[in-house]
Formats: sequence, C-alpha cells, structure tokens
Amino acid sequence: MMTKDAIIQKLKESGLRVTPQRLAIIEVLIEKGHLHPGAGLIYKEARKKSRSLSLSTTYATINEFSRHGVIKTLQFDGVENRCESNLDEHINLICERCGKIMDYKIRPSVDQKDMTRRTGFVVTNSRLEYYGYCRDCRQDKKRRQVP
Amino acid sequence: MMTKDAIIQKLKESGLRVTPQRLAIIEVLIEKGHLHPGAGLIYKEARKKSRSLSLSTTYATINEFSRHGVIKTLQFDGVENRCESNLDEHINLICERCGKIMDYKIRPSVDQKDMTRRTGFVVTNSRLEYYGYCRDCRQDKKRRQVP
DNA sequence: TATTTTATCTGGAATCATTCCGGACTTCTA
DNA sequence: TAGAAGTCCGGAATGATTCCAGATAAAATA
Ligand SMILES: [Mn+2]
Ligand SMILES: [Mn+2]
Ligand SMILES: [Zn+2]
Ligand SMILES: [Zn+2]
Repeated sequence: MMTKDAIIQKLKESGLRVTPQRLAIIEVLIEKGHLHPGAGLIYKEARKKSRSLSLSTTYATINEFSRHGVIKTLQFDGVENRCESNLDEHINLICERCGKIMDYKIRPSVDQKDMTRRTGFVVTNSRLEYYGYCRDCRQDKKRRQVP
Repeated sequence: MMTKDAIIQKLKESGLRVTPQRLAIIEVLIEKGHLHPGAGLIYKEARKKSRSLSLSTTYATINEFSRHGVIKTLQFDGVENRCESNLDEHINLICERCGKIMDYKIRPSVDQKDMTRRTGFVVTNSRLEYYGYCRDCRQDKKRRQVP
C-alpha cells in the first residue's frame, strides 16, 4: 500500500496534476483500501471530501491510477470491479456470500524465470484469488441450516 | 478436463436432460477447451452442430454447467468471460495483447488447512492468473520497436 | 395412446457497470 | 491576458449478460 505522499509524488513525476478530486480519491484509497473498494464506494466516500466529484471522473481517475501503477483493478463481471491497493504479491480471499475481500500474504512460489524459459510467457502482473466463505458467513450458513 | 461421457453422466445424475443443444456445447467445450472459449465462440461453433441454438441458451447452458462443476467461468470486465474446462489447479497465463490463455501446471503451494485455521476462510474455488505477453506477442513487439 | 407435467429453448427487451463525448472549467506558461 | 494543455462534468452510448413470456420438446401419468 503506497503512502499518500508516494502516490502524489508518482502522479507529479508522470506529469499529472494533483487536483482536489484526485486527492479525495487518493485519501479514500488509503482509508478504505483494505476493503478493496469499488468505483461506487470510492465515489460515495470521495464525494464527502470533494463535493462536486462526478462518477465519470471517479472512473477516469481509477483508470489513470491503475495505468500508472498506483493501484490494480480486480475485474469482475456482473458486479462492480474492485480496487487493489496492496501491491505486494498476495492472495485475495473473496467471500462469495458477502463480497468481502481479504488479503492473505504468501511467499512467491512460482519460479517465473523458469516458467518463462519453458513457455516463452513474460509476466507483468498477477491475480491470485481464492473464492469461498469468510468466517462470519460460514457461521451464518450454519445457523441457517434450519430456516 | 472431463470426458464427454463423464459430463453426460454428471448431467444425468443432476437430473438435467442431455438435449441436442447441450450436447453440441459439450462437444465444443471438449474440442476447443484449451482455447478457454467465451460464449461467443461457443455459440458460433455449437451452432454448426445444432443449427437452431440461440445465444440465450448458450449463456444459460454455460451457467448451468458452471453451477454443476462441469466447467468454471473466468469472469472479466469489458471483454467476454471465458470458460475453463481444466479443473486441475493451475495458473492461467493470459496474454494482454492477443487474449490467448495458456495453462501452466503447478503444484499446490498454499497450505489451505493452515490458512483456514488462521483466517477462518474456507476455499471452494480458486483463480490463479498471470498477465503478460506470450512468446508470439513478445516477438511482435520487438519487431515493432521501429514502426 | 392421449393428457398432463416438467424442463428446455428462443428472440427480443431490459440491465447495469463502464466508457465515450462535447462543452465547460482550471492550471500553466509566456 | 491569451493561448494551450489538462481536467472535469452530465448525459448518452456501449455491450456482454440476464430476464421474460410464450413456444417446444421430452418425461410422467393415466
Ligand atoms: Mn488484496
Ligand atoms: Mn486454464
Ligand atoms: Zn462473507
Ligand atoms: Zn499473445
């Protein structure tokens, strides 16, 4: 997770302006990053800080940040995409009931050099996900056995 | 990758009928499974075998198969979702230029029992992806250095 | 076999997150 | 202060997927 200053610096280095709208979104990404927020939540929260922010701008900013490596976007279908601000290699534990996304730290296990030698494929980015049920939802499921 | 007969059996066990439309889709999944085909390709190919097949039915069937564990769906955003018929744990190497998806076999590296003990999260499904460039597209990129 | 029930199929409309667009606004620079 | 570049906004367009209601086909029943 990059710090606020690191993000601001990165934007400046890339020749991007640090506007009130972008600042608001940066702050939300830092405050709510662990939730892996989607555009909707980011929009809702950032609007509290920069009241005129539009949804278009929120999407554009998310894309801009993603393009410059400030965040990654976790793309889904049917449901909102989510933002990943933890750039270290880890597995996202995604609850299929409540949609919560938790980080699970791992040590890199695949020898990418070896993989590239064998397949010719060069990795620029990774996405590791386990789907299932979080502790809360497992218990809820148990309780509901007798509905 | 399940065999045709195994899939048919599984459907029957689940009380689902094996209709011409479903059979056509099963065959396409087996013939083109390595391409990780999307609904569009499956529709196009299966239509050659069952000429009246509709796109609605194709989607419905993909969902049904996915629900019954015959395939998994790889959800993306903006682009078509893709079907995964290789149910063994592996990493999908996804080329960001041509969209090709290649399987890379790995040995399970995360101790899920230990993870569940520590996080309370129970895994039902996984999705492991590396994004990057395949051998062909890497070479194309090089050639294009001087456009 | 005829009748009822159930599952499945189809074409078109609806959905909804996301992207696109033209015009307005802001910041930078000379 | 004027132009240029970057940014923002609201609303329309997009497009893969889902939903819907009526038609078909297969299975179950009598
Ligand atoms: Mn994460
Ligand atoms: Mn695969
Ligand atoms: Zn949950
Ligand atoms: Zn490629």
